Amino acid sequence: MSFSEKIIRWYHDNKRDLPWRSTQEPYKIWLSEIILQQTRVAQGTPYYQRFITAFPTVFHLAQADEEEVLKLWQGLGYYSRARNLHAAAKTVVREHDGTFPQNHKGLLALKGVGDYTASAIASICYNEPQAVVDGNVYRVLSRYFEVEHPVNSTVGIRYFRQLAQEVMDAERPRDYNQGIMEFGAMHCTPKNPNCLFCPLKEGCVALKEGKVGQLPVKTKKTKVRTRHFNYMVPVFKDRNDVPYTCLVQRKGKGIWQGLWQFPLLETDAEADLAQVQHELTANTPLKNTEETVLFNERPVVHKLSHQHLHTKFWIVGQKVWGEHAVPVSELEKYPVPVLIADFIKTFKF
DNA sequence: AATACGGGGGT
DNA sequence: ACCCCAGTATT
Repeated sequence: MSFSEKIIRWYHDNKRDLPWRSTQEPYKIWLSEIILQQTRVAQGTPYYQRFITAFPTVFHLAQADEEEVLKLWQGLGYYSRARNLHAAAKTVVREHDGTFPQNHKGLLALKGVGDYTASAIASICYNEPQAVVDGNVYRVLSRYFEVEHPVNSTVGIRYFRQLAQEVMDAERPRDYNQGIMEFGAMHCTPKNPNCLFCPLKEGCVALKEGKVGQLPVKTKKTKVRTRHFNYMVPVFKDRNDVPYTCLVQRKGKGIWQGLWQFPLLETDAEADLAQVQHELTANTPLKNTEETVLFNERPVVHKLSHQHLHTKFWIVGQKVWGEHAVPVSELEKYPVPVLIADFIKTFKF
């Protein structure tokens, strides 16, 4: 039995019953694939369900406000995916009359759709023979064929793409592609792979050579940057004792584009009250400050994959209101980073 | 050819 | 603390 036959057979016997497995509608497959980029099935599944409920078709998604899309995406991370998702939906509606491109090349032209996602959609929806190469495929192929090229090098990427295309069952790309990914996710796992009961143990070179634990090879040390954030949380109560605060939208480059947050002072090192008060009078519209008190003595360390954000929240009492007022009761309408959402959950306005 | 881009879960 | 996750876009 060939490599691909074993994969397809294992998939038939072991595949999970996932929400997007019961359809071949391009819209739903595309949505699931964007959500699952760099995201585990367990984390992405509830988001997929909520998106399908809120936007049953690409027309619903295209007609939504970007804010609404970002709000539904809140907590998933890599927010450019949400903005590109929305842009691609508009493209499909405006330029393709609501019908998704029906081949790899056409799909690749959509924002947020790269080689992997185009291959996944083309094979799952149209059975087009384009091999997917994701983290699971790198792992399975590198072990079975003992490939030592780093999977994140230019040579490695090209090599694995070609190898994947060669070992794919060109007659059954739909089942083969999903099968090898599912096999990598469930059986040929990064840690403690189940080699003892592996259907591919006979031909696996890494197993034979005792190198399963050293493959795939990756060459990257993500150097983490430490940053110091000071959020100034305005608190104002009107005549009826209704609480207000203030949010501003993140724009330009960097993390959390399009999300909302409190006015921010970033410093080179941990800041003190004097620095924050200077910032308040110099560079913010917040005036008539009543008092400013530190909410958390120890900075909250919010960890992104590439940044550690040491964060202090300063509660800034306001007597009179300026602009950008947001009733506390409407905070939940705004898409915010998890760091901000966690603060809002714990702070009593 | 590198780097930026989130957040959660496993070890 | 480190690694990985159904990767893509931008430098």
